[in-house]
Amino acid sequence: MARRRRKELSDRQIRILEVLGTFQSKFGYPPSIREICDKANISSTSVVNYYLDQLEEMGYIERDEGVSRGIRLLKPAGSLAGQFQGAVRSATQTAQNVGRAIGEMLQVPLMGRIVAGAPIPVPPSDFSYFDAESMVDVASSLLPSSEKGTNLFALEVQGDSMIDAMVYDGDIVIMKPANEARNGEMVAVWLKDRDETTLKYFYLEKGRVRLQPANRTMQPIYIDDPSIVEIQGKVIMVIRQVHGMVV
Amino acid sequence: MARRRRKELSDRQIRILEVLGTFQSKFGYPPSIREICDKANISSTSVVNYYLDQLEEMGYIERDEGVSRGIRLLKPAGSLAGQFQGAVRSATQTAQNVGRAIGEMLQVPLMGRIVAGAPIPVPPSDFSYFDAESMVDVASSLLPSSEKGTNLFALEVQGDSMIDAMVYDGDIVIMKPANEARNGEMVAVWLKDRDETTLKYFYLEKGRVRLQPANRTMQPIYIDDPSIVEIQGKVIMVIRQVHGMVV
DNA sequence: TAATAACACGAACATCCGTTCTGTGTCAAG
DNA sequence: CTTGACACAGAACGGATGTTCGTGTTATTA
Repeated sequence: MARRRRKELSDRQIRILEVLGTFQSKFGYPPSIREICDKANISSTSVVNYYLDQLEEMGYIERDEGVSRGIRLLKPAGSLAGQFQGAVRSATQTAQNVGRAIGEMLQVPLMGRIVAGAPIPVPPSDFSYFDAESMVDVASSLLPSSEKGTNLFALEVQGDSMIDAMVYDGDIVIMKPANEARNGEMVAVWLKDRDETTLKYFYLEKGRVRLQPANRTMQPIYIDDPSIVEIQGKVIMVIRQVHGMVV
Repeated sequence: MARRRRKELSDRQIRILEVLGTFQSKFGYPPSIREICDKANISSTSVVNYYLDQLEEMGYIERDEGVSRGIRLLKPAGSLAGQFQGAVRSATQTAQNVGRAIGEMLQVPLMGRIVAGAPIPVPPSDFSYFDAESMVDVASSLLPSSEKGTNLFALEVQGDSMIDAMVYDGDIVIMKPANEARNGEMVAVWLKDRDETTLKYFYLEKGRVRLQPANRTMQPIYIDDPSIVEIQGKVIMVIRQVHGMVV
């Protein structure tokens, strides 16, 4: 279990942690020791090195020996930004309590939109993610571990046509390329006879396909000919950024 | 003859961009030029430098002259976005993310569950993070910049009672503590007369409160006495992890 | 075919940067 | 007072790193 730690952080330790976070978010790379000197008003590199060793010992940061700017901030960033002692104290406790490295993040390419009237844009196998319009950052801790390796992609939902899948206009769906599905998985399917894309839970039952809306109050679709149902991908996650709604 | 074809990235340019992304997410800081040499199978530092200059010219990256590892990976869509496909513009806007500080993540405490029959557990002001059941990692690039500093918290939705807010059993809602709301914001409210928690879009109209379901097919609730409506927080984001559904 | 631009390589160089060593001052315990 | 742990400063060393230069190669163009 987590051991209780008596010691609190000194002013300079806190200052250095702040500098690490600020610098990283400002420049995109960690500061050098001499740059920490400047920002933290410390006149000697050895002193900064001295405290960096302490902070690593305490688990706040991780250092790569001999590597310039080889510092990783392990605690959640931004949380101890400029408040007073109390705020810093609780942030301190947080970091100690958490005590683990910040999780990895997956960058998922946003391939386009998903609409009812067209098949979804699926990345080709030789896809280089730099062709994507944009990237969506997803914490890999929120993904099933089995899906992390695969080439996920993201789509923005347009219109209310996916409403019976509990997916709304503006939502972002994280998808995994797939041509077939197991029963109970949510898939994006292209219904050839209707020229229509939809999100449904998939079931194959005695040669017949049942497409079940996530909204249980709605009725399923039954399709006798499975070849009409073209699976385009499995839905892994739905993200909705809620902003003001003008009605 | 059309000598000017569409700008495409060479193999080595793509490879270098991939290395930049991979290395950054793996080590937390950008690679040195020599490290790019290794990862991209290029034998000379000058070649890497040559391509880095090109990539900066094209707007894919940003370099800080003379500083080690002074490379920022920018988003690829930015520079060429104006030319084609206005169709995907809205998608780009919705999920627009960063450039700098790739890999920043917010750890949001999961405070408990939100159910219809009880007020939501809001973290007290002196909240120490010890009471949290666990943490939810959220990519800060997905959050509105105005909300990043505040003390967000997360709740897991239990039951289908929030279904008219397009929020489903098992969803995770990211919330911001609030006692009041502006028109059009989605809030968690405690209705005193009904002993009920619900998620709705909030409107105050001539002394009367209108609570609008996100699902536009459903009717709003009108409440003449605003004191009955107790706002408990604003909804910032909804995350749904889709897994197999057993029906 | 010749000329030119784009691509590639390796070496050399001046900084940048992490690390280490020495020294100074403070403060509390013995 | 002595001792030792601690905080801090400055300097110096060596490796890491960005930059530049000269040259060779390949592809494109006139």
